[in-house]
Amino acid sequence: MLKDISKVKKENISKLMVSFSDPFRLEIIDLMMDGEVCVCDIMKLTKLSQSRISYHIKILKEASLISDRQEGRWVYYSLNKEALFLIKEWITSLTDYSSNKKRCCE
Amino acid sequence: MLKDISKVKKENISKLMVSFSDPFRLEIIDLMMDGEVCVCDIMKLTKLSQSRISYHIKILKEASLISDRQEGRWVYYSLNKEALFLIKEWITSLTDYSSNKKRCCE
DNA sequence: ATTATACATCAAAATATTTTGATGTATCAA
DNA sequence: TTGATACATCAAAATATTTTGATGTATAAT
Repeated sequence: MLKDISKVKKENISKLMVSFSDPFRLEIIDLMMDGEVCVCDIMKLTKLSQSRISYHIKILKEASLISDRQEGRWVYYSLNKEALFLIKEWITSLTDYSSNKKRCCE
Repeated sequence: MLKDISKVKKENISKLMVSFSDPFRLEIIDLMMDGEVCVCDIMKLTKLSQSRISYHIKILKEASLISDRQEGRWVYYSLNKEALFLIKEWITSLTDYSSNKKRCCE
C-alpha cells in the first residue's frame, strides 16, 4: 500500500522522476553536489549551450528539485534537499511490500 | 563528489530514472508494491492495452527495476529491491554535499 | 546613455518516446 | 492436433521532448 505522503504527492513524484530522466540533467545535478552553481559554471563544465542549460534548469525547477537564488546578474542554483528526501521516502515505501507470491488473475 | 557506487553505476542510474519517468510505468510499479503481478492483472487494473503494457514492462526490465518469473503461460513481475536500494543510495549521496555558497565562475 | 554580461524565453526543427494494431511464439486444455 | 490463452515483438503513426538560434530582459560597468 502507498504511504500517505506518496499518495498525496504522486504527481510531484512523477515530475521529479521525469526531471531525473535526462542524462544532461543528471550531469547538471552532479555539478550541484558540492554546492551552488550558476549557469555560467555549468556552461564551462559541460560545454552545453546556454539556452539548452536554461531549458534543463527550468525542468528541474518546475519539479522543485532545485532552488535558485539571484545575486546581481548571477543566478545560483542548488539542490533542494526536501525534494530528494521526498523521493527517498517514496522509494522506501516501494520496498516495504511483502514479497508474497500470488496466483495469476485472482 | 560522487560516491564510488554512483560513479560506477551512472548509466544504470540514468536508465532506472528513465524507467521511473512515465506515469503509466509508475502505475504499474504501484501495482507491484503488494507483490507479484502478471500482465493480465495489470490489464484488468489499468485498462491499458496488452502490447502497451508489454512495452512498458520491457523498459522496466531493461532498467532492471523489475524481475520476472514464468509459470506456465503466465509471467509474474515484481520489483527488484536491489535496484531500489541502489537508487536510494544514489539519492543519499546527492544530499551529502555541504551547502557552501560560492562566488560565481570561480 | 551605451554597452556588455548573465540568463530566460520563444518558435521551428530535430529527435526520441509512446501508442496502435497486426502478427508471432509458447503453453495449455479439449 | 486444434483452438484458446498469455504474452512478446514489430513497424508505422502519433505524440512528446529536446535542441537550436534568435531575441528579450535585467543588472552592472564604463
